[in-house]
Amino acid sequence: MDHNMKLANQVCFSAYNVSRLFAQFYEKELKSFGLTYSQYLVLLSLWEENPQTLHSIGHKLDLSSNTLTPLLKRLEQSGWVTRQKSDQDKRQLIVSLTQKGKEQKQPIYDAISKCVSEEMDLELYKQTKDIMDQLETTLRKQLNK
Amino acid sequence: MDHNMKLANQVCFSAYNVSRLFAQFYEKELKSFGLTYSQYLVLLSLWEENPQTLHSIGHKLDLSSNTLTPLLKRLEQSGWVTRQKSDQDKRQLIVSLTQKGKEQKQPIYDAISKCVSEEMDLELYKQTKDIMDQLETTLRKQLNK
DNA sequence: ATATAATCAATCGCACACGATAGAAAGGAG
DNA sequence: CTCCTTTCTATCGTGTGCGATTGATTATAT
Repeated sequence: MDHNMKLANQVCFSAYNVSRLFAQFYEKELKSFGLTYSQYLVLLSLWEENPQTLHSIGHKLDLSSNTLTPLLKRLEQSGWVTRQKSDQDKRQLIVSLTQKGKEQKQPIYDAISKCVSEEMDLELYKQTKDIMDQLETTLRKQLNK
Repeated sequence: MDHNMKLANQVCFSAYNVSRLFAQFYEKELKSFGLTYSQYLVLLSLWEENPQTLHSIGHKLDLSSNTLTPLLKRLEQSGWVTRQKSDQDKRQLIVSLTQKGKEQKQPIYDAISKCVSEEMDLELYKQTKDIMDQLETTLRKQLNK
């Protein structure tokens, strides 16, 4: 096998594994709040800016309505957010945190923060972030050709 | 928010994005062969060692029967592998490449290799692999506690 | 030899991802 | 105003991931 391809396969497989392991790691903590990792990502976004349209959340997480619509319905169902069409533009869906969604921010931060601090190697994480950001840029550039 | 937690969230999100982007990148090429990225991973494993039990494949890919059973059935359905219970141990499922599965190895290599070489920054990939392997080890250690 | 435990694949249920399409609503050109 | 295009969310279908359980088969202990 071509050497470069082998390397690419390995990197891709590593990314696949690391991503799954991270999700499992986070979900171990999020379970007690009844949240999945993807749902947590949406809440993270809303804790930064509330309310937001589906489109805005999707832009930040690189997800579209085919993924977000059912996810947001589940978040609404379990009382984290409300969903309502905008009055100005009836195409848009406005997603807002409920009282619960706001109140639980700190408890969730505390839980995640606690389990993260046990596991994290600060220097490793910094390097990882740098390198993955580069890779992400490269991949996005390539995919949009 | 705690600074370390913010970093952990970012790294996790990067991993999530890179993994999805890689899958999309590979699937763009695999589409013409009617394969998904996960199915390609199984074939990669079988091209190294054929036949293998479901258990063995699962060990290498860190997947269990709940994911692999339906995936292998689809690979069988589309003519890549055969599935048969072992005679020595009737609990085990033996997965073997079909003629098609063997023949298509090189064409698939060529297709992937071609698109990989366009996109790949060799040095970036080497660094990424190193760092992700470390991260994978760290995460696995933490998850098994 | 038999009861018990361990090891497998298969199944079930749920929640993503995502390509593709549909359908409503808004914007723009004439 | 009217047609056409663009921009949205929703829906559909397929294929994972994965926690949990089931059921068959094998290994083990007594």
